[in-house]
Amino acid sequence: MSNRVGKIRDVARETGFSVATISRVMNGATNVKPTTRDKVLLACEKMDYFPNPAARALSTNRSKSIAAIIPTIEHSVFAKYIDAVEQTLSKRGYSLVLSISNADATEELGAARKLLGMGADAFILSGADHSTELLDLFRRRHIPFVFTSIWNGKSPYPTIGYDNHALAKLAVEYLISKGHQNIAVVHGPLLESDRTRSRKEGALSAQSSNVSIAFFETDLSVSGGKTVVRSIKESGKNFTAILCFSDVIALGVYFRLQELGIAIPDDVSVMGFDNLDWSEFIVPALTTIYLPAAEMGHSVAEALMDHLETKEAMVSSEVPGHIVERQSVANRKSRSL
Amino acid sequence: MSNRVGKIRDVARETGFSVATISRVMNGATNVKPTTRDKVLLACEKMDYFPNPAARALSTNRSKSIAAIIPTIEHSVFAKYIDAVEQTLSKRGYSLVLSISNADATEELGAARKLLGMGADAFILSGADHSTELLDLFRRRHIPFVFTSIWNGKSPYPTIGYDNHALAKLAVEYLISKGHQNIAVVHGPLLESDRTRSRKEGALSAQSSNVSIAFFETDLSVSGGKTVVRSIKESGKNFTAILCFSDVIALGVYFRLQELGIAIPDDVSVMGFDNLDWSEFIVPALTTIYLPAAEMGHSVAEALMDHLETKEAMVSSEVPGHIVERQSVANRKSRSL
DNA sequence: TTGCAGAATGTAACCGTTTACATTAATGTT
DNA sequence: AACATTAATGTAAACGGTTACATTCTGCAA
Repeated sequence: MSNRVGKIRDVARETGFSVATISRVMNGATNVKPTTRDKVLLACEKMDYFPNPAARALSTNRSKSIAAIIPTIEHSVFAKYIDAVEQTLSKRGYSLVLSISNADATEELGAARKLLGMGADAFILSGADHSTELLDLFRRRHIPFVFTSIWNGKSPYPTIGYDNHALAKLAVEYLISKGHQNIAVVHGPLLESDRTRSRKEGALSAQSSNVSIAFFETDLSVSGGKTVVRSIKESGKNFTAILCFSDVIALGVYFRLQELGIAIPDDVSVMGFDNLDWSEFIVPALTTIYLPAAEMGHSVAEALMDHLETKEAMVSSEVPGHIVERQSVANRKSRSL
Repeated sequence: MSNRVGKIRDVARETGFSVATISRVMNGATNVKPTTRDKVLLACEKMDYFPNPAARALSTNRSKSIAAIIPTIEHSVFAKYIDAVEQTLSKRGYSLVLSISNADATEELGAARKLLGMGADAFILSGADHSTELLDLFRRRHIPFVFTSIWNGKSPYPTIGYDNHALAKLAVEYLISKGHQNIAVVHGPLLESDRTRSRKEGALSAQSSNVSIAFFETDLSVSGGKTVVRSIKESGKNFTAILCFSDVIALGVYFRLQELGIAIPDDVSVMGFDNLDWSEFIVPALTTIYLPAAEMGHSVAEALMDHLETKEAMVSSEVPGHIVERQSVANRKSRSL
């Protein structure tokens, strides 16, 4: 096979030490004489040697790689979160193996099988919708995993995420506190995402006798936001506020309202969800819900690495989000759409 | 070690065949009696067996994983491209190991070392700026790699990407053809990105005696686009068109012009670069350069897998981009800013 | 100087596959 | 029926590390 690159035995021969000593040096064992360590390191440098990862993995039963499966990478929230995961893993020498499920539990299962067959030490899953087969697989093989992007305080599985239900409720309550009693809520495809469903329920739970909430489903995209405005108008209800369960949708709504000459927030208030980078720069600046994507990625990575290294039970945790108040929501007096 | 999960020997014992036969079945060898194959497969299913990836990798000297190092994941173009890479790799059973270099050649080198120590079979690099040490490393260890996101027709290394120079030139020529003779070009940090530098040179190469081009550097973000407008105005030149080397910057420019009551394209034309999802929905729809991020990701992945499997030399290729003409560029008669 | 504890190093079994080569079974030919 | 082919399967040597356990050095106290 690859007989061109130096192996541990070559370094051993070169330095006159045994393979065990070389191995100790490579793994930072403490019981090695400093001069020995230096000689070995020097030889490694010179011979351009480093341990064969497969051999090492076979021996230790560890690959130092962690798999993340996300529904899509084309949404900033996931990108941010994956970015944080990678940077955190990297700092401790772990690698990120990434797979994209397109929000399909079957695809996810396939991806997990592939990643398992690739040697991932642990898994990071998004949301709560997963094939039971997948969970079985993890259980049977004792593969550590965490759920992210959700939090409901009562999952039997390790979970690190934000509470979609509570945050959506918070958003609606905020609008109500601003005097809005007729609210349109725009969300992405319910079928694809348990997080969206959870947000919808959260919004619903904030409803009281004197406020009415109507839901509109659309694509999770700027285009989706743009087109949904028509449905909202055609519904005939006089909404004073539009709550979008994604800043991206809100952006589309902005564009369409701009085309129609409807002013935000004077004519109608708009609220988003995510707090994407640009939401404070859009005109008017978007009031939205901050989702702690980066913190979540960081926590999840640390938690998993800690667990792998200490074998202590994984602890679940909620990563808090909050309202970011800006200029797109008017105080009660907004006229109707 | 992990003595809980079935090994190939267990399957051999269970079925009465030898480990070689089990291995053959697992690898889809053709010279296995169909009934044997079925029995083995059944046993694997029952025992929940699949080959240990590390052992397999050690034996075959292949991990079926490909590493990609990108400068950032928080830019849609990279996200799109990575998405395509992953989906393409997945289809053929390969995994994507992702690392983020933050556009820093040293970080990139570190990441590559880590990924090499993780067993990646091949590497995908972005752009042309890399530490020579990294390239040396690849050469010494005979690691296949490709450069992406660039194309200049004369790289000595395998490259699959688009020609930033030519596309920027195309953009400027387009503006000139629309009658613009005074063009502001806004770009992200030059130091961080050879692609940006290449675009700048491309723009410059389109300059002729009767057109003047001025360059403005800003952050590669909506915020950057928003703030750069001030510099453009303060320059005192009467630009009739603003060419942004990123749609994201163009979005910021839109927002700021909107605040200032400057109409696009009547008062000033704006052109982007990337053709992000929302650029056709923004008002007015953004004229921009289409970058074939997804095609590039697909090509790169296929090329690398083909190379790994056939050992034939990698072939470089240009993935073409083009202008997307929409409503943000006026035909010559635009007034000055 | 001897003895001994602790530090440093060495020996070799093991991790779970793949695969070249050897062997046996099945099929076809004359 | 004997033999030649080809198909199917088995045997055992890699692959390149890690690590439990054994052994050899040290330095220091007695």
